[in-house]
Amino acid sequence: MEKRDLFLQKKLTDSGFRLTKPRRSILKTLSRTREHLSAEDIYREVSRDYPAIGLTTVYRTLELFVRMGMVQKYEFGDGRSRYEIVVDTPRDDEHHHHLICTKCHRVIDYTDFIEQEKDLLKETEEGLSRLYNFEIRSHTIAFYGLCENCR
Amino acid sequence: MEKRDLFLQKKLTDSGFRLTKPRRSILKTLSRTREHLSAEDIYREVSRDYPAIGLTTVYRTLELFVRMGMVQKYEFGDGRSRYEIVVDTPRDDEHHHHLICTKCHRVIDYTDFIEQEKDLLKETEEGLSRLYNFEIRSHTIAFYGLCENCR
DNA sequence: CTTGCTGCAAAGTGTTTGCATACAT
DNA sequence: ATGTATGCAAACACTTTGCAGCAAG
Repeated sequence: MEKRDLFLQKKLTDSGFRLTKPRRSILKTLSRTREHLSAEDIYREVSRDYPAIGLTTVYRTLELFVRMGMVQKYEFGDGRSRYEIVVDTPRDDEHHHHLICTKCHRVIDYTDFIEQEKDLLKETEEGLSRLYNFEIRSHTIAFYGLCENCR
Repeated sequence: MEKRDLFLQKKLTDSGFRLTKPRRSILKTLSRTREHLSAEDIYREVSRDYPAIGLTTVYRTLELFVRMGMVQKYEFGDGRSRYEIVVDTPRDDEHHHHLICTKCHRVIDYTDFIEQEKDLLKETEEGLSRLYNFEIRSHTIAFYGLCENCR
């Protein structure tokens, strides 16, 4: 976890970006959790060890991280964006998809069935790239429905 | 196409909702296109044959249609919601997924590879339902990347 | 030192709500 | 006639932008 932080910090500085307190803290917050944090969530969390933080900075930092490929931005349908750190090790065995409750907007990560999905997705990806002359960078699979509390 | 409209109109009245000019017109607009329309798009389109329409009504109508399962709402990541009519015939051979350009936000429907996906998805769906006690209603698969114009 | 980064305030954008009027049934 | 549906204006929630000061390198 700390190792990943250092790796990502280096990625930043290597690209000529400055390593500031807000950036470090936002990275740490994202790194520490498996949840799908909104900008507001992150703002609140970072505020604890760095009260001077501004929401604007959170947005700008997240935008930077997304551009750097360090963070993935999601829209789950409740009007605010969610952010998750990208686990981008050689063997990406933490790749996952989402299960979203349309009522309470809870989001569950699942990694089950990923193996079976992998081959199919790879094939599909290649096919689509060729067919539509598209450069595919990422994909999402999401199942929508009612979670156990809401059904 | 017209047949589908009548079917959906009946679905509305059967549920006790009134068949009004805005609703008919919005339905027609959604039905006529294969595109992913935003509320604004629909508003503009409907304005042509019904200039008195208000954006509010468009939103409220879409919300109703979504609740009725007649329309599917998507978030593709450009900040505005998109709406597509649900083709909900017994054999849902028009089911499709999306290819989204992260730069120009173009969205391409694809139906290729759907057959292969179908079995896997069905299995996954069943597995997830059981595992997480989730009642799955729908799913989306989206590939993100750069379209031929933007790459 | 220099220039990128930050925080504040203000503006922007898409969507929702309150309310009086209009209209489908 | 009755109550749902509409349209307007205003409110909202999230995100972005402009700008002067701050601090990382």
